[in-house]
Amino acid sequence: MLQRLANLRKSRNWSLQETADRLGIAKSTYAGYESGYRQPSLQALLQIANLFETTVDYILNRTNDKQEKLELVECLESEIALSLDGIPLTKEELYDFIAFTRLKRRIKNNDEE
Amino acid sequence: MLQRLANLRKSRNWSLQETADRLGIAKSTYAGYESGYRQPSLQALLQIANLFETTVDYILNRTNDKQEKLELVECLESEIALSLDGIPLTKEELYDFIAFTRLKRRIKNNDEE
DNA sequence: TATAATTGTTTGCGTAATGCGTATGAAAGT
DNA sequence: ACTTTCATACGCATTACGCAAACAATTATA
Repeated sequence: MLQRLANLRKSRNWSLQETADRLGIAKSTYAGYESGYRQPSLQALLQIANLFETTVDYILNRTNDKQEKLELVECLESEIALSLDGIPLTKEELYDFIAFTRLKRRIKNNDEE
Repeated sequence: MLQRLANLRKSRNWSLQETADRLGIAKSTYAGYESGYRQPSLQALLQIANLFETTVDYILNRTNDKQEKLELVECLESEIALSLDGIPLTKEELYDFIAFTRLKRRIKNNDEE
């Protein structure tokens, strides 16, 4: 399940020791992840994704997309600044769009059934 | 960490029991995930993401800590990726949003004059 | 070549966390 | 009032995590 870890690490020319040090865990612990002997805790998994600057889904082999995406729901909850035509996007504008797109997606899914 | 689970479930009008049944686990087990009392195994996590048709990153509330300002027009032109509910935002969805918001802003400006 | 240093692999063990059944409480339906 | 559904909490057996340490394998340095 975590076969991609070895590639992510080797592409950075890091040893198991160095990777473990960067994660703040024991070498044998991280080695266990790569070998499939053990599974990381969710906390460790998040730190690994941060370290390799990719998504958890990519690490778990759930997608081929390495790119991290900016989640709009997150933008609503926090103060991440989006702008359109140089004008800051209000929460209301974003909220309307989220509702709008969710509705559109639901309709699309229904049509396909 | 798994605060989004309750919303994902409730937006589908599922009970804890029904969700647990769909996942093939005990109700108390799934309830433990939502309450934060327990953490799912990676296998369970993947099944949950599949059930709710979203990403593991979204379920884990993983935030990319880029605090930079993002211009939506640039998102259209480049490959800066947005997502909604853990599902990648298509260019078409983003384009509709831009047109929609521009129109709304124009109407609002006219009203204020 | 010999030797040290670095890297990768595996094991044993103490501890912590999981997952289930079950019990309890709350809310809703008949 | 009574039953049914729903949500939450607890006890406990089992699993498996994370670490240190030992071991093997590769590379570096003299």
